[in-house]
Amino acid sequence: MRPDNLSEAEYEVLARIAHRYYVDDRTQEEVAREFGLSRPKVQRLLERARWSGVVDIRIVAPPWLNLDLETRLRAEFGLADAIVASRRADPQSQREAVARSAAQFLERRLHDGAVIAFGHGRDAGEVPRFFRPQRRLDCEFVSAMGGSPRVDTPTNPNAICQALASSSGGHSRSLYAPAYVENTEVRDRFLEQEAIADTLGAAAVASMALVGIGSVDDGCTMVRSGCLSLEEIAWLRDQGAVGDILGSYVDARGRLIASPHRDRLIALSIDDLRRVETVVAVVSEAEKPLAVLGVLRAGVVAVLVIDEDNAHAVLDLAGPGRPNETEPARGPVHRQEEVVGRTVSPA
Amino acid sequence: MRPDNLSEAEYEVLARIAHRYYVDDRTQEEVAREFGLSRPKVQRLLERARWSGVVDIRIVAPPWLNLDLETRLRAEFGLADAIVASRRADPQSQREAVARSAAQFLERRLHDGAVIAFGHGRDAGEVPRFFRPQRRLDCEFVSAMGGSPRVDTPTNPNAICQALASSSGGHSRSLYAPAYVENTEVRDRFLEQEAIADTLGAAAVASMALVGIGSVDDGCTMVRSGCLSLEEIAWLRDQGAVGDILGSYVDARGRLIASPHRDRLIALSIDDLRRVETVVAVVSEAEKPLAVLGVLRAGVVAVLVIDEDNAHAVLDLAGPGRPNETEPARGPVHRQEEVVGRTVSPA
DNA sequence: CTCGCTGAGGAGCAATTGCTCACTCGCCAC
DNA sequence: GTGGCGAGTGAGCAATTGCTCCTCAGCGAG
Repeated sequence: MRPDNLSEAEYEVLARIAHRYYVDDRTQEEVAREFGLSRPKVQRLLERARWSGVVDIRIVAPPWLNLDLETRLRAEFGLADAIVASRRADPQSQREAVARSAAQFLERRLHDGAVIAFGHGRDAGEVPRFFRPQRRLDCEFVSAMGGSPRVDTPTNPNAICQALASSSGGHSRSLYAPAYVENTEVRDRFLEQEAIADTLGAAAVASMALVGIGSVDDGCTMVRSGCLSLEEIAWLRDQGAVGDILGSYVDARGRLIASPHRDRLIALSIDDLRRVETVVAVVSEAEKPLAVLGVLRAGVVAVLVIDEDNAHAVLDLAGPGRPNETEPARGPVHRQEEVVGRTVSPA
Repeated sequence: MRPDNLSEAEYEVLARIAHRYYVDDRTQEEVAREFGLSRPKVQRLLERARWSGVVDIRIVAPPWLNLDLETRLRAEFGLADAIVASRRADPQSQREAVARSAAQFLERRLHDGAVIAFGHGRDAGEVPRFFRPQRRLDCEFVSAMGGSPRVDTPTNPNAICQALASSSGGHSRSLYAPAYVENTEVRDRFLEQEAIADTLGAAAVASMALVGIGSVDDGCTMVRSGCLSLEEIAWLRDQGAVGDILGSYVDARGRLIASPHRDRLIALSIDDLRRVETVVAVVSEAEKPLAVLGVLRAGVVAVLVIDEDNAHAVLDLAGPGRPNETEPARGPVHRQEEVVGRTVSPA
């Protein structure tokens, strides 16, 4: 995209004006006066110069960042933000890298008085280890989902909330209930308990939620933690489920799966979640891009923290069908990688 | 200048913010909200990102332009504008290239009702050939200097004015006098003539003047055209003269040479010229960088149209002594070539 | 412990910029 | 000739941006 569909004279004037504006730091008005043009005209020419590539703005980013990948994720899924952690050799340190990014995100966004709801999962479970706010934060960390039978694992929401509260000086609110109970009746009985209702109520009005994304394979968190049996997860797969968020299962197109499990679940519903301003999903397992795809398409997630490989995988799954649909490019696209990802054509 | 004196964390945040702002076209306010910062803070970080080279803005200019050279000329001599024509093999086509640039400059800047004064010289003399305004221009082209004994050359101001008037639809005003007359008395007699006084008066209130820059060697225009003798030019050289503008000779530091010739000269004085808003100097001879230097230092010229070789030569003459004096760099300098020319150091 | 210094941070304002809208001019069909 | 039609243009306004000045926290000296 350099000396293309512009005539020599056009090219020259674009380059001159762009140089004057960007390199010499004149105002558009000064440039207009110099060239005997109106200011709006200069503005249009500058736009054209950027668009045609005469002006080349590039960010010399640290190699460990994947800013373009992040931009493509945001664009593809209409996310408010996406953070891609750099690739690590083994799964555990990969998970840590993602968790560190998520923790840093929390540090940036939390302020005194904030209420944050938490889900479960190994990815979310790593976050507290890296959460080191500079100053004391008076936040409330609320469990948004029941615990799993294996109560000692640090992947339980309660444990996550407690760890975060203790390292930031805030306080936590636990949910004293299992994620799944025997049946609807029992569920309702639990929900009647003041302590449980209060906690879920607090979670429902949280300004932020940090959750994992679960897959539907036999080794997924729900199964490993004893929440669901192999038969149950197989049944969900048969129904088209590809993944879950806080125990709500969705299919590949992001539609909620109506299943009996929902009525046994003690957690924030997907509709509750929709009312939460910023839902942050943390993802770092190699086997579940489809789960991520489904959940993202459900439109609940505002911020995605993910590892590089999964990011690519999710975009590959989503991309081919509809290259550039969710959010139109808002301006001229400067970086090559972007162009590849969006099928932008001049004119 | 890439991953320098910034810490990893700083580098990352600068890159993220710059990417969000420049590539994704968010506003500073949006970015601030996303990162949990105040808008002024984002503004400072962006400035820092530009300054440190994390943001790299470059103009992909046509190879035949010398935009950086132009910027350096403007900076070194405080010019309103500088136009460098690309290098040509032989002197004649070089002269034509410069003249074309000057003509295009005129086309851009002239408007109905404008009055433009003209000097003499081979460089200025080529301008009319390339002057092809898009529409009819109702301008007045005024001779700002007497003619030379060899009246038929197209380098005479009168000829230049007539040619320009005829190709643009405007009208010209000739100066019916030689550039140099015998002595002061004769000069005064000439100046008393209404036709001559009127023309010079019109030239003095011109909004623009287009002049050449003369050198002081034995083959300079003044000598070739018979205005001055070899002895006279040698005398001027002895006085320290390096060049002239409209017959006013200056030394290498731009100071006017007080000489008897001034009192025999029929032309706009250098002080008259100082009152003209835009004095355009056209230069395209290989042998006179010192002349250009002197005249530019006199501070009369606002716009310089010059060939590449002379531009380099003039900057080389001017540069070593005081690398960066006239105009401080107004912002972060983005392009390498610029940095070379200005000795900018971070911090 | 207090004072003053220095540098970061943020409110508020002025300048710059992006954008909308109404208009003109040239072009083509009728 | 004339009547759209579309591209290009500049006026004017609203949003964004750059900047200045003031405040405040941290820190070293007295």
